[in-house]
Amino acid sequence: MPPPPPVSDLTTHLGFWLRTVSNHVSHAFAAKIAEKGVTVAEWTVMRTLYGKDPMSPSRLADEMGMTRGAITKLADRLIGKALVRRTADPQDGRAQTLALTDRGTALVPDLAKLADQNDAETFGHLLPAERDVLEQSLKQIVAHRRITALPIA
Amino acid sequence: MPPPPPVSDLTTHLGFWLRTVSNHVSHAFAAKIAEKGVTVAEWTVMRTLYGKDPMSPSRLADEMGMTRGAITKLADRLIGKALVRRTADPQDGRAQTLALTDRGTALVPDLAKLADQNDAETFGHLLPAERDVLEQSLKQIVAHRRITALPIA
DNA sequence: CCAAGATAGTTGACATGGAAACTATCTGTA
DNA sequence: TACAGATAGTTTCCATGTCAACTATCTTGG
Repeated sequence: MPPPPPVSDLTTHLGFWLRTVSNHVSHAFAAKIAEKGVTVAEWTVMRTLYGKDPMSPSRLADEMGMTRGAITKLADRLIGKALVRRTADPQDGRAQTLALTDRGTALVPDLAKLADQNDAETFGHLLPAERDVLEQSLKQIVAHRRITALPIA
Repeated sequence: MPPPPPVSDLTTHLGFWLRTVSNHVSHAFAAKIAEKGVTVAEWTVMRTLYGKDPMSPSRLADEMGMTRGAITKLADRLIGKALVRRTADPQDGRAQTLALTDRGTALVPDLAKLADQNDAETFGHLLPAERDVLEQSLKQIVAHRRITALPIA
C-alpha cells in the first residue's frame, strides 16, 4: 500500500482558526449567561425582541436563521421562564406575536453587560488596529457572501 | 413604565461577526462534504487519524475537545460507514484504538480538497495583508486564551 | 360564494452532543 | 496478593436543532 498522500493540514485554513475562536467565544458566553438561566439562542431571541414591537415567530425565525419549529420550542421555553409573552393576532387567526415580558425586558441589560464583558475578554488585548482589520474583514466577508442569519451556536 | 434603557447592539461585538462568519463557513463546508456522506465532526476525526498511528478514543476526545461518550457514537457511525476500524488493545483489556480503513484513508484527500475550496471561497477575496492580520489575530487569541480543542461545530 | 392553494404555527421523528452513572479492567499499595 | 481507587469505554437521559407532515386559517380565482 502506498503511503497516504500529504493533504493540507487543518491549521492551514483560516476557517479552522475562525471556528476555533468562535467556539471559544460562544462557550465562554454561554457559561456566563447560564448563571442567569438563559441560553445563547434564548439571549438572541430576547435581544432581537428588546425595544421593538411584538414580532411574529416567522419573522424571528428569518432573522435568526432558524426554522419555525425551533422558534416554537424556543418560545415555549422562554414563556416557561416568564421572559417572553405570546399573544394571538386579533386580525389573523393563524398568527401570533412574541414580546418580552417586564421580567424579560429587565434582564436584557444584564445579559448585554455580560456580552460586552465576554467580547472584551476575548478581543481586549488586540491592538485597536488589529481589531479594526478583524472587524472590517469579517464584515466584508458577510457582505461578499451575503450572509444574513444571526449567529446562534 | 420607563422605556427600556439602550443596550449595546449585537453588531457592536466582534464576537458577533466572528460567529456569523464562522457559522457560515461551517454550514458551507458541511454542505460540501455531505455529498461525500460525511459530517464535519466525522471529517475532523478522519483528518486527525490520517497518516498517524492508530489512536485511542480518549486521546481523540482530548484533541477534538469532545467527551468520550461523543467519540464512542462518532466512532460507531464511522465504523458503520466502513471509514474507521476499531481494534482491541492486546495489552490492556479496557483499551482500544481507532484507525482509518483503506476506504477512509482514500477519502481524506477528497475531503481535504473540499476544505481548501471552502476556505478559498470564503476568504479568497480578502487582500493578502487582510488575511494575514486575520490569521495572526485569531492565532494570537488562541494563544492568549489558551484554547486547545479542535473546532467541530 | 366556494374550493384550491398559500400561509402560520405545531408536532413528531430523527440527529447529535454533553453529563453522569455504569461496566470492565488495570494498578499500586498495604 | 487482595482490595481500593484509577482508568477506558459505553450507555442513558436530557437538551436542542432540523425536516417534514399536520392542523387551522386565510385568500383568491372562477
